[in-house]
Amino acid sequence: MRRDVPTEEPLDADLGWMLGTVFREYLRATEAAVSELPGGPRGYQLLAAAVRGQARNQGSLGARLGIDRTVLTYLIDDLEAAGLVSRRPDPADRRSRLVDATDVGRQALAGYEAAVEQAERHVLAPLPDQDAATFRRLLQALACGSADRVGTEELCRVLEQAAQAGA
Amino acid sequence: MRRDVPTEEPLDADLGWMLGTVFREYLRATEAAVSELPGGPRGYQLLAAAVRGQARNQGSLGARLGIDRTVLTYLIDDLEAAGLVSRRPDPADRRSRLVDATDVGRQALAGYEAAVEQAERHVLAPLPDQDAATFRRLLQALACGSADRVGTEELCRVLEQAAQAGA
DNA sequence: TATTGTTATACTCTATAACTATA
DNA sequence: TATAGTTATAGAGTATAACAATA
Repeated sequence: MRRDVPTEEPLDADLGWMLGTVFREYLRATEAAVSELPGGPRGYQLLAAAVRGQARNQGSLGARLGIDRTVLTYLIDDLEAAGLVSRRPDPADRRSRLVDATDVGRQALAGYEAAVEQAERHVLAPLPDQDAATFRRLLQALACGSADRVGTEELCRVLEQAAQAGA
Repeated sequence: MRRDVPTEEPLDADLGWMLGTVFREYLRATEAAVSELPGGPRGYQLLAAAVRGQARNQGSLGARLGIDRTVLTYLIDDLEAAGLVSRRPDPADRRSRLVDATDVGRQALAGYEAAVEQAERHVLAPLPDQDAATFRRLLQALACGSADRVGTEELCRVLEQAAQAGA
């Protein structure tokens, strides 16, 4: 019960503070890069999900990005108005709407990707390359583990296979 | 210029999505634990900073926690009304106010710490213990590197020394 | 009856601007 | 003149509730 020498938990291993700080830095770094995109970093992630086919209907998109469905409607409205994505009824369940990236959307994403990657490198800059790669790998496992609990299981299974194929 | 086989960057290594997903999971896991605290997870982090003496004046607190000073005023008001922290003018610069934790605040934090630690373990659960420790170490380096850019350098220097002493 | 998405409304959270007091 | 903090107000962002269409 000694409390004077915290060896296990150093002064500032507060996970919440660390995650919040790094996440804010990421937002700060990307905001400038994607400021022209409707919805900023969030719009970028939505567009990326659409281009990469990680988006099916709006419900799964909201679950993946942590966006309420009522908010998502407006965000997609804006991206659709900009000609970046399009909505169409799911033939299998016409209540649901599939969100597809347009050709314009694909080109736009390609244009932003380099800037976003540079922002990511900026965030990871404090780590040597090998540590940065390790961090990405562990973070990915955590994100997929978390997503599991919210109901995005399939996505991460797909990506596990892709990672194996890539490595 | 081949674009068809993305080996380096697997399908879902999007740093922003991973960080956001894990951070949201952290908030979800802690919100219940600290819901009685004014300001929720944010109030917890402020109280923790005060108890651990990582808080000097309100400006540095805001920088550390990523909170605007106008928002911080209300948050501290609430914590002070609950008797958890107190404000006093800095003798060295009476424009500035030092934020101290009260005895009640210390006891309250101690009471919440176990629940928050459990929430942290929940977030890190997808990783084996050794990987979780590695993740914390790398994340800490990133957070301190990020904080450097916003002007919280001293904090992280202190904690580097503490980590060396602890290890 | 339950679910997907939309709309309108209300609420919360955040930032802008103006002010006080110190330096 | 510049800075730390406070206050008031406006703005952005978010969620709640009611609705339409489909299952």
